[in-house]
Amino acid sequence: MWDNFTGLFEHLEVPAKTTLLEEGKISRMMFFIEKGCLRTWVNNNGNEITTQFFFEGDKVSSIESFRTNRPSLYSIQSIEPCVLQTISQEKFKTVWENSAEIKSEIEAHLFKRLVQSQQLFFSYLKNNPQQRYQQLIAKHPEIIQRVPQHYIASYLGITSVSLSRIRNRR
Amino acid sequence: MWDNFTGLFEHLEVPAKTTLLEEGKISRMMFFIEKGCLRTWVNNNGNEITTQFFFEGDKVSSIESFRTNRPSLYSIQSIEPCVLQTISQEKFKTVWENSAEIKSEIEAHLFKRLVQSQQLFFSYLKNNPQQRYQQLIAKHPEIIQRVPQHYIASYLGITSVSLSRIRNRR
DNA sequence: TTTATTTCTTAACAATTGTTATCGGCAAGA
DNA sequence: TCTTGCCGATAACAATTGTTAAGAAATAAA
Repeated sequence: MWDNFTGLFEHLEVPAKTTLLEEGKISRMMFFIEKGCLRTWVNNNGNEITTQFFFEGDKVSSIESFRTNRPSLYSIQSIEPCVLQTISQEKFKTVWENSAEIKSEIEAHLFKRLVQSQQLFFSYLKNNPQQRYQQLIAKHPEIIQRVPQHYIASYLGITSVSLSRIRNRR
Repeated sequence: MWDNFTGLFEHLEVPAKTTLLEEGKISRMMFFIEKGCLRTWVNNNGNEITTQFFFEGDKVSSIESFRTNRPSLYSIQSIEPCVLQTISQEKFKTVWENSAEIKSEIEAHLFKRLVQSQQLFFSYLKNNPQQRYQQLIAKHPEIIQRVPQHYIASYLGITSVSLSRIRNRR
């Protein structure tokens, strides 16, 4: 579906720990991950809290900021060295206006994220950190494998010390 | 904007603690609150966890279920006796198809809920229950005023005992 | 008004998590 | 190679929250 627009993309390679979008700035780029992994995180009094992980095949952007030109609520950063395809806001607009198919794909994507966001939220209300960690192992073992533990801890809403305790509990 | 469609609505009065939609069932109705308040909640091993509160002027439905005909992730229940306007899925479709204005209003509403859901989620990662309670007082004092405390406790992700302690701490 | 139901508070104890600090292992870079 | 920085484990103690239970207070129903 995106095949007609490959010319609009630019190739980008970045090392680990590269900031692709800074919290508070406006998102001008959307990223498609070919190789590597990214995370989004928010600043809490100088404390980094990771909110999401992305891997090969994922599209990543601060969608709210990208769409509305408002400051992003979070930063986007590479965890590993990455190979990305990028598209600018401007060129994306071309795609948006020339493909009803993609437009509705994006709408559906937005809707899906709303539901996911809600389910993630519910899992926070329903489960304690230990249960959330076990669910993460069950549903996304690739995260446990690839991502440094302290990122996972903040993603679970706990400290890395507490996560280490949970892992060695029994 | 909705004025042309008032004929499609039905008047409904319900006492307190009336279930308007049950978790797991498909949402066929959308509600507009004229008077009273509602809550949404999820079941967790027989434990009710409140996820949202709604007041006069709010539109309420399990939007995901209403749109996709999939089982609702949560129940909708009245907290106080309520006066509601209801519209069926079918009649809503008429509105949807005959008003581009409303269609885009709903899209915007969906987008807004995505962002809100995200912010609520971030506040869970960033703050402890005590901080969340204080923010709730600051941002939504009407909830504290009108809603029984144990609903608020589960909304904050804690037990009512713990909320009582937080309130009387100092 | 009296009774029943719901709501909130308090207490005691267990379990979990946060905080701070130290240490060892490992990998990237000089 | 050596150094530096990053990462995870552990310990000790403080603070918070969960659990269970009992009782007071407020509200609704009879």
